[in-house]
Amino acid sequence: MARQVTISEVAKLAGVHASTVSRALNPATRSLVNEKTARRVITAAESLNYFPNIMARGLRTRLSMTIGVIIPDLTNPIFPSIIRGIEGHLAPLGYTTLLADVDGSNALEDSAISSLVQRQVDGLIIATGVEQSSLVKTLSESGLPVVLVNRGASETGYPLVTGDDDMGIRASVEHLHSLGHRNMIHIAGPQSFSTSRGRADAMKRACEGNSMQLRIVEASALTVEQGERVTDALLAEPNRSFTAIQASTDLLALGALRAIRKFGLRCPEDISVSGFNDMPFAEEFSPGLTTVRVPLEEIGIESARQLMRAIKDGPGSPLVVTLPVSLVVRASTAPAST
Amino acid sequence: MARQVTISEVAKLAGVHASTVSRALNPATRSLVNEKTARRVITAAESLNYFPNIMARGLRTRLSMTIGVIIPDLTNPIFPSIIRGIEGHLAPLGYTTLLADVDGSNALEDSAISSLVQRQVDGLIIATGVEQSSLVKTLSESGLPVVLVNRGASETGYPLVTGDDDMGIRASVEHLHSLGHRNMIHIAGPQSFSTSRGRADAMKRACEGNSMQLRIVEASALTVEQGERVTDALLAEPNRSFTAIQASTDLLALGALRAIRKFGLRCPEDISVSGFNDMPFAEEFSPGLTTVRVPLEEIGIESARQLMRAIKDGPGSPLVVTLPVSLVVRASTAPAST
DNA sequence: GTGAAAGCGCTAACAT
DNA sequence: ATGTTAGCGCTTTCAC
Repeated sequence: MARQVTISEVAKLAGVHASTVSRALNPATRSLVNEKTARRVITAAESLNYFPNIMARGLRTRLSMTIGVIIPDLTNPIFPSIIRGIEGHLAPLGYTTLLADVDGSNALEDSAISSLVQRQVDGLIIATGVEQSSLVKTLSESGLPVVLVNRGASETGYPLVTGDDDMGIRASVEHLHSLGHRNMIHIAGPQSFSTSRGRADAMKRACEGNSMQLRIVEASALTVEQGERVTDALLAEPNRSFTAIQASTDLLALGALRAIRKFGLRCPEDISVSGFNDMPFAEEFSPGLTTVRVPLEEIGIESARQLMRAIKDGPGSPLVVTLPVSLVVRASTAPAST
Repeated sequence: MARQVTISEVAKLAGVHASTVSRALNPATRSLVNEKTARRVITAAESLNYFPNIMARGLRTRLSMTIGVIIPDLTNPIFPSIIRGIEGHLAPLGYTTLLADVDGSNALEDSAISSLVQRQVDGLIIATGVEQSSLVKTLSESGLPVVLVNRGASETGYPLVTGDDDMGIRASVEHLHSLGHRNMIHIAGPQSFSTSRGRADAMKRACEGNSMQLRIVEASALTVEQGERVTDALLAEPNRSFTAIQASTDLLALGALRAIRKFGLRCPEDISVSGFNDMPFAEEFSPGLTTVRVPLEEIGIESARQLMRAIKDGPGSPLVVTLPVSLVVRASTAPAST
């Protein structure tokens, strides 16, 4: 750590006591000190290139002005947008975010949580869908404000911010229905994720409502590879009867696209494919992916807002904030081949 | 901040003095304390769910075990991979990364740097190509270890980790040459980025060496939109003579692809396009993008490694670490149309 | 091998 | 309006 200019050096230069420097430099207490003195202090601080030591301050104020963000996988393109929303909302408030990418591992998640807690974060935004982590219990006992994003662990008692999966799935299924599709596949994500479960359930309801045939297959991870794998299996079966695929995420849809191409079939002529999330560049794929646009950055912003509220007002009721989504029709869906 | 179990509560429960707890819990000093006592302390700590307060410790040790990472834009898909490399290397060493996304703004970058410095980061990895930020001068005076990634600001005296742009451009140009292309466009990025300049220079050299005609156009930002805009302008000109485009980044190449499509031309039949970086999903685009694969995660790892070295050994010579890259040929390049 | 005491840089009571 | 004092939780001499 670099040699640090301390508050007392500034005090000496300005010819005042350290506490006066502290007051002069803190906007909230600036009014307590004589304006001329304040100006002198500020000049001194600038000339010395003084940066207050936030750790020392935090030790005193019991506020770190830091919040922790835990995500399962930074390379999943939905998370950067969410993070951007969080940072964009928090930075102007003076908060800095400590980011932990836990790479989908439970063990890493535990160590990330404890590392963040040790660093005295003032709150935590968790996007991993923690369900059974033992630390979470500890966490909730500790009273540290937590907001869940995107994936909600059941019964944690924390606020959850998420897109409206039900609405998105319904819009997509209706779109497919209007194109004449009557028999479809849902590629679900791992059922340990609440999002995957929610979307699969929404599929069942939507297909019943539209009297469409539905078959659900489950991918073991939310990756292109797993989407490809399950679609491979589907296409290898004799007598294919489905004409459309609704994937639980764009990544899975992308895998389906790959498999379809590999089998010498065409999308959308032979099979329509629809995704979920509208990840960046979904439009550039081949073909451009019809998908449900989830307001990722908004979700980030809203979760930051919820966290600020929880920090200020203490734990409220564990409300669920659901943001509206919209269908984006592109080239991967077309009338059902008859 | 949550009510915190302190070291003295652990000490009381274990029936020892706080300093003994400190020694017992720190692996480096554990040997100083009686094994049985240590065990008792550890049990007590666990039962109380004790987490050491890293800020308090840092105040004493002058080590925050935190490093700051400044990137220009999280939603640019090359950065998550780099960050992942950094975190992957640092987390096992006990370091946590404080991430600041400065959204391409110089003002934000300054405030991010000062926010990180205030938080006593032990070092900084900067991927924004800081050139004239006044804070950087201050920074280098302060002696805080810094490593530059990807984009090197000229003459900063900091180590730089980057991919081998020259090698990548050469490989791509030679590939295009062997396909019969003799007249090409380089879509350069903003010339304020050293990477953009370096790749443009490499283009000049490579084209001279292969006696290819080259024209360089400059995009005002590294985005799909700007790539599309400059390509639009190119295609609107009468008597197009080029048959291939080498973009400075994949995002720019993607924009070119869009423009080509919009003008009713085909890639690669009419125009070949090659990118740079091999961003995630470059393979899924339409057509799959020929590009230069840059070992992004490796770059992150190496920059973390360099930073650790600088933290341990003090500033070394400001070496430049250049990692090899490779050409990935996909569907966007084909023989020149005659 | 363990305890006592001091102090990291800061802010918040309290005093003046 | 400013100075004094104490203490946040921890580690680190220095004693014993």
